[in-house]
Amino acid sequence: MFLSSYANSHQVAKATPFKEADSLHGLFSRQPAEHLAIGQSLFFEGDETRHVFEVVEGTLRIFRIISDGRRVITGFLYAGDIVGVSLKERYLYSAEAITPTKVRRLARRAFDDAVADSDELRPEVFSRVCDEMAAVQDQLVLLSSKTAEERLCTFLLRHLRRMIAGGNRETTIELPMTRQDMADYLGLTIETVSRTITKLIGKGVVNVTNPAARHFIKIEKPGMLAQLAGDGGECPEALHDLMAQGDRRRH
Amino acid sequence: MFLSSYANSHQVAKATPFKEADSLHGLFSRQPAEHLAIGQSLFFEGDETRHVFEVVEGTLRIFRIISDGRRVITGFLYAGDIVGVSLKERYLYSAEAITPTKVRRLARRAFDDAVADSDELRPEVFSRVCDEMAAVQDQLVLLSSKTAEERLCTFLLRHLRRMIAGGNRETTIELPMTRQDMADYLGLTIETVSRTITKLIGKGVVNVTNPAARHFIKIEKPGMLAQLAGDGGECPEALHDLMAQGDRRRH
DNA sequence: CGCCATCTTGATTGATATCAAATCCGGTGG
DNA sequence: CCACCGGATTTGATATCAATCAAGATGGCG
Repeated sequence: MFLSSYANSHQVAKATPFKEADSLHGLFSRQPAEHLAIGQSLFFEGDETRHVFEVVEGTLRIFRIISDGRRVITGFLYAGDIVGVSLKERYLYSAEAITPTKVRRLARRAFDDAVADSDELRPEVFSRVCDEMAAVQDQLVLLSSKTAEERLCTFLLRHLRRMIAGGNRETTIELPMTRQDMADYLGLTIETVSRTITKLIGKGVVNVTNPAARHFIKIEKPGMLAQLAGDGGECPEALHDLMAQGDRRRH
Repeated sequence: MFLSSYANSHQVAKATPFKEADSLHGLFSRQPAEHLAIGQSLFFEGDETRHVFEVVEGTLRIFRIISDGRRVITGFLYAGDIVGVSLKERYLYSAEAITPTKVRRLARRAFDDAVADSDELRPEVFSRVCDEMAAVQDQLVLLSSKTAEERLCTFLLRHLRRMIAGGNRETTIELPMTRQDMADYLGLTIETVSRTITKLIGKGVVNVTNPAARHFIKIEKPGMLAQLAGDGGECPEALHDLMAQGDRRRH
């Protein structure tokens, strides 16, 4: 599966002078960069997992095509992410570039050996696997119980946080994916995504300043966005109420 | 997170004469068994992850309570499963016994050290983490794109497969969880779960033989169940159509 | 025997999908 | 430079599946 870099990626990204085996980023740094054009595939669902990849630049979508032809996007990959670790013999999804993308690859075997040998790498891999697992959990909660508006707000909020974690003080986020991608990721239709964004603009929560760039969204009211996302920041807040039973509401 | 044992668990379970560190099961085997009554909690979301657990007997639900009070069940734990591995400092969910349950625990630290030291344990942990990731992926697809009937059928089918994988030739599966649990796991309401099961009985796909035991469901037509589950067996079948674009349907 | 939790069934509503048609925008070629 | 084309997006009208609201039915258990 893919591994989100979170805060890590940025620190690591700056620190190229690492000894190769000291970090996952270092491990990939000597590999040649490969370029993917928009729409180009990195690998397909069902392919043998011969390589592990580091995304150097750009964004990819990872998805499965289900029997009726629909597409389910299970995640996006951003610069600093690593993909292909928590998989056995076959990829469980396809990966496709959304923007011009640069990646580095490592043979599966070489990667596994390096990680097995290094006391520095193992915790880093572990940490990323945990982050990835946590992200999938959150997505599971989103899909199983959130409304269209909550899903959109959660999605925007995650982007805003990624931005802030990356040290960027901007409140304009870039959404490199299309509305269709967002729909397939959030378990909605493209029409519902569009309508919901329109509604959020109407509420003054977000704004699309430059009409030429629907892929740039200004977050006008981050606090309200968090409210509408419908959970105390993707985390439990009023927890540990010692199992407040018998109060289970709708759904 | 929790780790499904799949086929592994059964082989391992028989082989108690292993040297302790040879298998995960062996690693736990010297720990005293602890008993949980129905409804009793093993740990709570937000607690520090001080222990890793092996489920020896029984079934647990793992879940999160979201801000509006609803409960999202993110998985179930069965005999042979291990829980608490792919987590950092805090549990991301609570775990609660659905049936009388027996578990063994290991201090987090002891577990990590044992795994770090053993060339036999590491692949086993890796394998289980991969299985878990695959399971969450499948759940994600289920929640993002399946109808109520497809969800129920998928759920029943998984139980049937677990049974078959366990060497049991029966086609009557036990569902130790309540209808509410199933609803919270499948992203439905209890009414929809109930209605959908009634409909499946009407179609002759399944049957509840003993009225006294709604928790035992006989699968009358496994083939049809798989059809209704709405995917070529939780796996892609007509894959690799070289990206049959521009045919994306509803949702 | 009768309470109580669990489950089932029925009637209605509502959010979102579906179907359909504009609108917008970048790119292309005249 | 401007008209046209096609993909992406938005907007509108309607349909539908599952949620909600509301009773019953069932079975375990004291």
